[in-house]
Amino acid sequence: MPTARQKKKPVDRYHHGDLRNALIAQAWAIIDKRGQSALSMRAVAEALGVSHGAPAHHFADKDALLSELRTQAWGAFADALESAGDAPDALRHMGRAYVAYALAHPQRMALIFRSSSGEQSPETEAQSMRAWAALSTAVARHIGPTRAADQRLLSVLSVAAWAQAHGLAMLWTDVNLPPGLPHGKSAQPLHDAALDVLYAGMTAMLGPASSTPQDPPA
Amino acid sequence: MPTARQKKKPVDRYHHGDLRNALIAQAWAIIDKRGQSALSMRAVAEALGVSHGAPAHHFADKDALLSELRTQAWGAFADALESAGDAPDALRHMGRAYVAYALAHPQRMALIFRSSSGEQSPETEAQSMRAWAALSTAVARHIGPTRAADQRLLSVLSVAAWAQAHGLAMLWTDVNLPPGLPHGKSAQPLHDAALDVLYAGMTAMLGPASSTPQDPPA
DNA sequence: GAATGATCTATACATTGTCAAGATAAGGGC
DNA sequence: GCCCTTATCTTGACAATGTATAGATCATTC
Repeated sequence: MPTARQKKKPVDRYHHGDLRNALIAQAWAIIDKRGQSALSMRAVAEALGVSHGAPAHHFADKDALLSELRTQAWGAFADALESAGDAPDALRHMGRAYVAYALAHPQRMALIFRSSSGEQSPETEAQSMRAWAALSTAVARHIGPTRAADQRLLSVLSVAAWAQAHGLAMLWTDVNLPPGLPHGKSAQPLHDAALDVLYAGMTAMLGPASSTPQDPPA
Repeated sequence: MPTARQKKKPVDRYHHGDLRNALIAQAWAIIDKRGQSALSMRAVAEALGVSHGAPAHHFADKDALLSELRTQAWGAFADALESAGDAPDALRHMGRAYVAYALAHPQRMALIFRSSSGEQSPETEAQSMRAWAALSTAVARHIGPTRAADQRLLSVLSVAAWAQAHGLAMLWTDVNLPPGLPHGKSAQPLHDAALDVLYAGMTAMLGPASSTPQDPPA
């Protein structure tokens, strides 16, 4: 067995073997540990024991790498929202999932929402649309198919739900906030209550028979 | 009159005269025109016809300049919110003012909320606290002094209002969004309606006698 | 086994932030 | 009025970073 440790240590070889994925993994390691500002092409290459010119063959420039990272972050975020969509009381659950993801992965949230990318790649858009679709679907289920047929109503409520969750999520991760504004982990029950204010608004706006989960197909 | 144009063109002098303010003004010009990523110390200095080392005597480093810009942006933002607080139906007016500021000054909004500053200066915090106080005060007036005495209730509603406005504001300026999510100027009526969902929630949560503007002092 | 293409190294250059040393101007004390 | 101190500005330099180019090395295919 001449090649017993191919997967474990493909170092000391001229060709890395899987440099592209290794670059991505290393980039995540740096971002999660020291933040996006610490991410540099050269640092990633050096950490992998590779020359600083090597990444160019897998990512045309730094933006290309960031775009790939963003796509992955959006994908994981969309996964989290979709999982929450399975639960009963899906909409409320999803709002909490949105905020919880921000708490669990502040660096990825910053990568998604706080970095100026100019233009998103189609791959990134595909993942972000999954997230939006998950929320929109949850809202539609929440208000029932009859009301959900009203596109404008569905849009208004979906935008309201997204904005509320997004605003709260930013309170978790944002450092540039008024000191008096409650944020951080200790404010979690407060934020849950704030989410409920919006849901109360939806219910009030729709009248008593709002949360009918299923209607017979017309 | 030997010095007829002191204010207009203090160039060609070894000492600029008011370099610090000139640096700030030039930095704003660059940010508003080409975005924060185009802002460099050297670009600012060059635009003013000054050597690249000159700014160091007025701002220790780039963060110091950005901190000053952030303070000014927060100040203008707080002004906008405070002005909205004078109107009747102040809370709703303030929510719209929050979003309107983001639309009018996307670059400044990004500077406030999207730049990682590590730590805010006391001057910046003072301005941001003005903004938070304006919103919190508007919520307190909206629900009346009796209910506002409940600190937790006041916090929940204020956080909810801030988050909703902030989330909508980010929809204006953020470029990294799901394509299906309505944003931009054309979505303004939609966003107004989304704000109203939250206010409906407040009203519903507080019961029928919620919007009493003034109570006699107990 | 040789040719071809993919991958990686080494070098170089421009941009940017930052520092240090010296030049210039402004203001105060004699 | 003149000199000394201080603030301000210039010049030059350096390190970090992104990026381009030329050449070396390996893998794959014919």
